[in-house]
Amino acid sequence: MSTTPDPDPPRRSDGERTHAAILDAAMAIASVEGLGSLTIGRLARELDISKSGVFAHFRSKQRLQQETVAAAGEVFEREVLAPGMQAPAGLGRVEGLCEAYLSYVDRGVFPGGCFFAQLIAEFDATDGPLHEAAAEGQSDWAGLLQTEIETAQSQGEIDAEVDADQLAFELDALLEMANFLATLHRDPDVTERARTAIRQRLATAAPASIRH
Amino acid sequence: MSTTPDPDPPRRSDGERTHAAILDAAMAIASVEGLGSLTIGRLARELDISKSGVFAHFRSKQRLQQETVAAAGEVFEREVLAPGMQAPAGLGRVEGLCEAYLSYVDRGVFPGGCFFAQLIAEFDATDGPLHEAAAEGQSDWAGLLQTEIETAQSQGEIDAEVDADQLAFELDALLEMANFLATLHRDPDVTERARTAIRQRLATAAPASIRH
DNA sequence: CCTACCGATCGGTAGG
DNA sequence: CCTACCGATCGGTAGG
Repeated sequence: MSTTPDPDPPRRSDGERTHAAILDAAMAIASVEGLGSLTIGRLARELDISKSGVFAHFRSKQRLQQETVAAAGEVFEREVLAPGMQAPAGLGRVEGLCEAYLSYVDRGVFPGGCFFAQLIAEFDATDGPLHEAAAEGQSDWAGLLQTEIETAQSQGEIDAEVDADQLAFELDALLEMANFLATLHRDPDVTERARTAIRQRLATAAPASIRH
Repeated sequence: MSTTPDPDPPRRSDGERTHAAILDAAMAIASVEGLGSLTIGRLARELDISKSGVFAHFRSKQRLQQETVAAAGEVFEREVLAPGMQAPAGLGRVEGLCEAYLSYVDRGVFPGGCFFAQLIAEFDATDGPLHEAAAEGQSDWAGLLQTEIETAQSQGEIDAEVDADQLAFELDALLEMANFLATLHRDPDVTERARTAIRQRLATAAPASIRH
């Protein structure tokens, strides 16, 4: 009979729980209003602790922003990448990743829509670490789609003539537009429009031998 | 012999020129960093006038924001809608409007990319007049594309079976993604990727009788 | 985690 | 258009 505590979930000190609560609130604010609207004073008010109490956890606003982006990355991995990657490599995974993204939009995982779409729009035209984070996140996601498209081509599920990079761009455009318009118009049907477009676009990319 | 001054361009008082100069700077700041980063003090510094000198032109920050959006709307009309509408109604105008938008992105009319794409991303998840302005701008633009698609259908240039609303969504997704990625990656080739996708998408939508 | 503070900047006002 | 202000809030520090 060991007294080792159940390892899952791990015990968290008060400080760790507060730290996580701050980041949760920070992600919500940033997804709705942007990281620029994230202030230490506002987090303090929402969580009912002092400003310097919040500050002590990060010691600079820059680190607060960086940790918020990193925390959002973990959410994206858990809520989009993990379920999407369950599908078998190739065409199924292309479809699985698209559906996982649209489901994440539909479920309202972030109250302001996709955190990273917000990050890209906010920092696309700036310089600095947040621009780099946005560019990297976008490249990683588009690269993942492209890789799975190429696997699908090698498996004969997508025509070998298709430009994988181009197709990834087109799918990503549909996904991101669905995210923005679903949020803007508060219209859950928009993701269905993206599903229709993606289905049709992938049908067009089917190998010539089975297209008719 | 009249002494009426040349009506074009209209004479502007010093006050009117300052007002216009403030709005030009405001549009540039907002396209790069968002309307939330627009402050009266910053405009005063950039234009080397006093804070209250800037303030006197608008009398509230809200009005400054509203006038900035209105001024950007005039730029969009002049730089996108006017050239795009030169094309004949129907398919030509669908293509013309898409090309006018991509050219506007390529020319860097706003230093931070499309002002309204920025506006949508910044205020999609909020409430208030700026959210309404973003939603209205988006609906107007998508509606214009849809109307021209329907005209093209009535003229036999696009298949009657095509869902015009759906096609407008897809074209808009490609245009907006090109805007964001061209800005994010500072890569002018992205708009060419959108042109390729639009060409291919419109070819798919051609009437069944001439598709093969 | 707290109180108490700093200089800078915010939107806005008074009065010219 | 200006100077001179206002209260509120910003990020950050000192010292506990």
